[in-house]
Amino acid sequence: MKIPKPTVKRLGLYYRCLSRYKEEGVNFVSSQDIAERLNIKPSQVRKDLSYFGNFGKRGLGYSVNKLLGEIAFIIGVNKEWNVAIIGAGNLGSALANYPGLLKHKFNVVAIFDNDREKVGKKIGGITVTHISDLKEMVQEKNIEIAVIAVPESAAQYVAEQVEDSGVKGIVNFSPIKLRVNIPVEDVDITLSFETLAYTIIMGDNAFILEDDE
Amino acid sequence: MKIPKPTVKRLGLYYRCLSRYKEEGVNFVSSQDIAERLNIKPSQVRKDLSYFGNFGKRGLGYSVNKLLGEIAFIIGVNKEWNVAIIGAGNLGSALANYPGLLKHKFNVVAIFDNDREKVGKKIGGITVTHISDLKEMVQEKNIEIAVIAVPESAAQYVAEQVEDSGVKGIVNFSPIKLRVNIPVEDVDITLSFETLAYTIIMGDNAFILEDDE
DNA sequence: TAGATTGTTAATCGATTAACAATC
DNA sequence: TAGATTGTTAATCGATTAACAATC
Repeated sequence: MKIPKPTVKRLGLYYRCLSRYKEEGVNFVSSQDIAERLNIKPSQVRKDLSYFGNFGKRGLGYSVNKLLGEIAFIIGVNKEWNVAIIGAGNLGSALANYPGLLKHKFNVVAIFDNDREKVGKKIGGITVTHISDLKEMVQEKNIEIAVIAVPESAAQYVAEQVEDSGVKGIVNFSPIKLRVNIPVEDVDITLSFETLAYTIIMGDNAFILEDDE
Repeated sequence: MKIPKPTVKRLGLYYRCLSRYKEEGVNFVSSQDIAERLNIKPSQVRKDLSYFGNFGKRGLGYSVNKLLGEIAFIIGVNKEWNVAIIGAGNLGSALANYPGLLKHKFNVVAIFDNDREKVGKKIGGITVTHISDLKEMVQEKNIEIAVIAVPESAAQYVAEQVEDSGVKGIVNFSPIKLRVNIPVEDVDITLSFETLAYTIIMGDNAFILEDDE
């Protein structure tokens, strides 16, 4: 069965939402409860979950603990991922210390840069390695995910190095479309600002233009 | 006429793509050229542009300069935006120096934090201000966009302060759904990692599960 | 003119939502 | 049992794509 990409994205949101319910000591939640917190429709929650199994009890809702476990299994929360950050600039440094990654299953185990000045320095407890040692380190440290946080001009070249090194996927913070044969997840920060700007300009007419525009 | 949200997102991509063509000295491009670089279909490029006008010449394609101008007008590239960053941690600091914003139309003019230790220090040439002065600074510096780069636990509270201050839109780096009545653009870094992880796990069967799963 | 490429329509594809029988 | 809520179907909505007449 084909799982819609938006469903996969929402699985992560469900997981976080349920974690909060657990913290709050809630044992059972309905699709309505989840939907309200996430600003979506209850039928969407039920449909998303139904791709993977029957996790709820009619009349009762979902056991927070059970559903957490099921989703954890689906999105592979139990697995640990070793991550390399390429680019020891401001963004790369911030990501190396990013609590959202640290407290989850993503362990930053290496930082690379091509600047000999930066090599050997420590960022968030990790020594910066020269990019020429990428492949070696990937094998040695069993790195599966690479983060591209280098300037636009270097991004494609770096991506090819990464692909060649045996890394399995890329989180790409550069604004270009990478041409590689491994999965890439784009985080386009500038584009988010531009989209917001457009939305603000359009005001209440967001995404609506008059015929004569 | 209603403009699909994905179309708005792509407008920013077209703009960048055309900027590169201009740098390369190219004067005319076809929808096919653009589509190839962006890994989308030519008919999508044409359809997206057709929401806003007839910018091309049949048989010839689009004038790079003219189309750049048209898109700049649509997405409001000519307007300058004053941006405040809330949260002077690693991520906030990185964003204050982020080249992708600096070289575009987004000027970071203020950084806020609630930590008295940080207030008064300089980040990327900007002095950190205490969050209690938010409203005052927003008026004074004409700030229209706020970036939320604070811990999850503070995000909703900060968002309400931001809304109250008169800011027009939020770029939200926290992992929660903000409940405010101004436009919000979410940048969910952790979710991008999770989605990538899922895609890697699924391998060639990405987003496909067998019936018996 | 002949070749190329647009702008636009109609068909297809994919995702969301409402509705409701099943059932706890 | 009566009330609540699931799981699933079918309807709707929205976005992408192919196809092609218009035309540079």
